[in-house]
Amino acid sequence: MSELLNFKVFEGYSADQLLDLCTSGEIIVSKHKQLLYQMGQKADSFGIVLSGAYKLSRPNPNGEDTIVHFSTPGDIIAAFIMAQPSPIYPVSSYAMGPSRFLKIPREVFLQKWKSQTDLIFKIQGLLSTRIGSLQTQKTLLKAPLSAKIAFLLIDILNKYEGDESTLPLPLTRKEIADSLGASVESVIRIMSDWSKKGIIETQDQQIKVLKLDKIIEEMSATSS
Amino acid sequence: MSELLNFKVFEGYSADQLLDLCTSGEIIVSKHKQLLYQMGQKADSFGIVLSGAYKLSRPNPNGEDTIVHFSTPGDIIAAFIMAQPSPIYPVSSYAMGPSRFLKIPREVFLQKWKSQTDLIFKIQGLLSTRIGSLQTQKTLLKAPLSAKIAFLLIDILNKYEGDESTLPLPLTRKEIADSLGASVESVIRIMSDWSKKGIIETQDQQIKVLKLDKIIEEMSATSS
DNA sequence: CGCCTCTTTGAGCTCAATCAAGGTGTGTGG
DNA sequence: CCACACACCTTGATTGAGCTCAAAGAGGCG
Repeated sequence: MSELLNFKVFEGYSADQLLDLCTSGEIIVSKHKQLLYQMGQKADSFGIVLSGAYKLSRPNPNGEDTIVHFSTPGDIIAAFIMAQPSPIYPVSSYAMGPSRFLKIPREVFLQKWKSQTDLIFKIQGLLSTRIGSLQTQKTLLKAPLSAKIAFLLIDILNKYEGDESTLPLPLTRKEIADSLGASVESVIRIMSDWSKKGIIETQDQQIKVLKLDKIIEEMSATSS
Repeated sequence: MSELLNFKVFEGYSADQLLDLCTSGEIIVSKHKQLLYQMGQKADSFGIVLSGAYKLSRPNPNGEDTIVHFSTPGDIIAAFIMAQPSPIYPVSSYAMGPSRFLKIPREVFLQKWKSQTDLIFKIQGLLSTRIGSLQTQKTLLKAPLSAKIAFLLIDILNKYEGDESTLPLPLTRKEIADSLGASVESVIRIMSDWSKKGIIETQDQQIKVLKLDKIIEEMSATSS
């Protein structure tokens, strides 16, 4: 459980303090595609992604799911709605590959977390990052699809602490499409092209970026 | 100054307490299009929109500005970055029509606001609304442009306390386009159509929604 | 071994972008 | 006070990026 100490949110906390914060905490082990939280349900717990990843999604007008966020280890899910009078999960969360999640009851938040000013601001920092990312995506609305894919890959890579070039989560083309509001086919066409050019490599839904500079170029380039 | 008491964020606060929170506060009167905060600059103050409106924008890869948020009275600008070590404004803010803004130094936030747990969570509530709105916009990515415009108008109307049907801010077609990542011409085509059908009415950049139900229909309708 | 998910490729079509041109109102400097 | 620039709105014609539809191969799993 001391793996928590590594996460930025808990910087400056001792093991004892953490233990107290995680009172009644329970480790949830999820299988690929398993539902963690259902949108619309009463939110009586929140928690932290320990390993693997979860995707947060909401249905669009066609009934398909749009992915609004990828939560990787260290990310806190649903904490910022805990302070509301009777919170409801605003999105659904599904595991991407085998994942683990430390689930903490809402009462613990209200009793122990709420008063930790520093912690609250750390969480607010995460939120702020998320808004930033959503805003950047908005500025890319008029950019070609290739730029959007490029940004998404880099955004996920950046979140990952180490500077590995392999994305830390299994990501299907469909998920990329659902996250960008594009069609699977279009995503495939662009990424196949990149594969041929040796810019990326895919094995078993593990995407590896070989030439980061080329991808960045892709974001601004007008040409093919 | 007691106009602050009406805003939801300050629910439950007495006039005296507010006066203390707003120590060293200064009322900024902005003219149309005037810059309030410049993206990238050191953030040494934050504040509350008193009247009028401000648009928050960021440049897109083409150098044009994309509007990421419309701030109406009661909205708090830049508060959630105040707790960061050396904050930088993440977006630029421009007045939309004559507006007033209560500007408060960062030190006051650190000294007086930060410790007011309730207040912090009220602000987090605003943030959370903003994320929700950005996420909804993301789910509309694949929807036709008319649905996006319809949602934008309704979103702005909803924020407005009273159930007036006139948008509380001067909104040009260009601004709508910049907010949705669309072209001005396309926005005009759709809105002209609505005007002809008597669904909306525009006078001097004041948009009035006459048939709310028709607009909502527009969001789901497949037909014209 | 049939079913399901994921990936791939091709063909055709459509929505909205772009380009072009013109109209109106407002502020501004000569 | 006029003319000129500028911001905003409008309409039409053309074009293209990306969507839809269709068909098929490749694992993986019960």
